[in-house]
Formats: sequence, C-alpha cells, structure tokens
Amino acid sequence: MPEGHTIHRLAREHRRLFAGRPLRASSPQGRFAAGAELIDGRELAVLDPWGKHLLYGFDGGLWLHVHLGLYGKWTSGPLPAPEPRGALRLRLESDEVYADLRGPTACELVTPPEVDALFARLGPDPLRRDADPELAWARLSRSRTAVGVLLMDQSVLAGVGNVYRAEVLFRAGLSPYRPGREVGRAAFDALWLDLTGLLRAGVRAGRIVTTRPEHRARRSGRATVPDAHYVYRRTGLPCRVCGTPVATAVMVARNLFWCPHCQPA
DNA sequence: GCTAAATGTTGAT
DNA sequence: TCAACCTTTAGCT
Repeated sequence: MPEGHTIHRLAREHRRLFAGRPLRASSPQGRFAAGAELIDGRELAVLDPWGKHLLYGFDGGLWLHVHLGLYGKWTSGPLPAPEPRGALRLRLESDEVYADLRGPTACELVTPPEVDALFARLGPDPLRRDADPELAWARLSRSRTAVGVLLMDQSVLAGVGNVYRAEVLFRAGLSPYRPGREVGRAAFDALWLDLTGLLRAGVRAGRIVTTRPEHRARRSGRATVPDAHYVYRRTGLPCRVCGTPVATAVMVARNLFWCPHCQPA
C-alpha cells in the first residue's frame, strides 16, 4: 500500500489516536522487544512523516523510525486488541485503541542526530509544508538520468513510488526515458504541482486515484476501482485517452508502464 | 491449495 | 544488477 500518501495518512491517524498520551508498547514477535520496552510507558510527543518514513517522537528524546517497505502494514482498532498472532513486530496501545505493525522494512529506535541525517538525505516531500521544490529542480535539471528513474530516487523527491511515477508522467505527457535535464522548467513545475495535488487526494481518499473524471468509466462501488489508473498495471490494454496499447518495461528494478503515443520519446 | 507478484529499500557483487 | 527482507493477495489449479 505504501507510497507517500499512505504514510501521511497514517501519521494523521496515529496522531489522532495516540498523541499526548502514555502508551503501552510490546513486540509479540520479539524482534523489537528491547525497543518496545524503552517506548513502553512514554508519551507520543510528535509524529513527523517525510516521504515514506514515519518518525515517532516520544518524551525523553526517544525516536521511533518506521518504514513500511513493500508490504509493511499498520492496522488499528478499539480495545480490546485481538490476541497477537503471526509476526507482529510492534503493538502500541492507549487506553482506548491499539495499532499493530507487521512486516516493516524498518522499525528501530534512532537518536535525534540520526533523524536529522535521515531527513538530510531525503529530497523534498510534496506533502510537507516545508517542502522546497527548488531542491528537486536543482537535482533533476542537472541530471542526464531518465526522469522515470529520478522520480523514484528518494533523495531527489521523497514520497513517490511506482504508481505515482507511472501516473504522473502519463498525466504530464512525459516519456519516462526523457533525461531530467531535458524536462524543462515549465514541465517540472507542472509535474510538482500535479504530484502535490494527487498525493493530497491520496491522503484524503486512502488510495491512489489519478484518472480524471472524464476518463473514469461508470461505477466506483467497492474498495477496488478498476479505472483508478491510466497506465499502472495496464500492460497491453488500450490507453484510456488514445487507445494505444500500454507499454511496459523494467526501470530501476520495478515495472514501468507508459503510453508510447501520449508520452512520446 | 499453490505460486507469483506487489504501492520499497539496503547491502553485497 | 541482484538477492534478501517479510507479508498479503490475485490469479490460477
């Protein structure tokens, strides 16, 4: 599930559920037992999301760094929490609710300098108020690397994953293979603006929807909407705009999708 | 019921 | 460039 929108949505939720209260922490799986013990009994003071990283600041200067990776997941609900089963890395509990973390790439305690170092190596996150697009522009506009690669580089721009990469390039009519330095200022500005809007919509909706209303066919009944994307995972299907079969290739070890007609090289 | 793939990153070749 | 990490789910049988 996790691109930047998921992380910021979780940050809001966990802030609402846990901020300002002493928490219970445990690691039923045992892999984070020592860390959970240190967190246990402390109050969550701040929650600082950046890109795909979640930083939980507890009283006493203790920081928890969580990165969901490809299949990590937080689930939450009212107490009583269910009996822990499977690989439950971390459980947080207030007097009223619990949140369970499974399968994260990172679940670790870090020091304030380590938090600083982490943020320092991340590019601007369009979902953060303090995001400075000039930093992303500086990197992109000087690079011969393909824009489809640069968008996935968290040190250029933080929070974009494989879905947003494919979709935002389609909406911009940009070939993923165009070198960053050939994107141009106007196209970059449009890209940043569009990305910001799409990510915000993703936070609100809890899922990624990138198709414009006129390209969305009928119903949107259940959780999965078949026409939420223009090109992502639509290999060989007709482009929603021009009908050309959607192309696919591997870029940065991830499947890339684009429309050869709408996004000409 | 089984297998492959998945919205990600790191560290070793 | 690739395996490893670790979990869920879609698409088969």
